[in-house]
Amino acid sequence: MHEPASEAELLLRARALAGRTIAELAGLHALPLPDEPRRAKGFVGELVERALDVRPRPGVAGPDLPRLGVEVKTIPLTADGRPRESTFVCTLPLGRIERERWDTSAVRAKLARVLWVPIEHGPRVAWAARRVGTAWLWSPDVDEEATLRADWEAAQGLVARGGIDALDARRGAALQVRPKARSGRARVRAPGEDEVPTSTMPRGFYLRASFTARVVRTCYPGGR
DNA sequence: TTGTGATCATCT
DNA sequence: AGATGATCACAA
Repeated sequence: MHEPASEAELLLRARALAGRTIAELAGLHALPLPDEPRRAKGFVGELVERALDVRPRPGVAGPDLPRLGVEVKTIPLTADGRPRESTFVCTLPLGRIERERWDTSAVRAKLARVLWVPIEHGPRVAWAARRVGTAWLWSPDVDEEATLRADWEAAQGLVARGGIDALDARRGAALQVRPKARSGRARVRAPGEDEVPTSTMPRGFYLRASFTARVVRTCYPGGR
């Protein structure tokens, strides 16, 4: 196997996964199922990347497939096609966010092209029996891009002005900022008031479920 | 410790 | 119930 060399190849591989359960995929790749799924939150995402032969690239920022400019994301969907969770995009570069611009941001690079891989999610299906759905490729349309940009620039501006303490998950129509850390005690440096750096918790950019719900409605091959 | 993959658990 | 803030595991 080799990494997908084109969007067509990537999509073909992803769609070949449709209908398989988590347990089946794990078996195909000789991966033991976690005893406690609650403690293996990234397992499904990593399993799908493995199944697509999309390899992790340590130390490299940007999309999972840099050559194609495509990011792979699993998304848990209920039977009626609603996302169960928000979607993590990337960490806030708090140490250098003052110098960031939307056009060259990691958020924009990652969301420019996304392969969404739906994962069945409901109270009646056991974790290991969840099935992969039909994947699709997406790019933000003009309105979505404008919304993402406005949210990103608002967050960037606030942090750059030393307002990290005022930045919570209630801001942002589509893109929000939430804690992203090993524990509540984790700390990183961020711009503070009067040029004095402050210490705060690490944050990440997330896509609100209301936003991805719209993406699903307009793009999911299964309709809905 | 930071970045990758996310979901958990509590609050409103 | 949906949203917010907190947390889990792993690699380098």
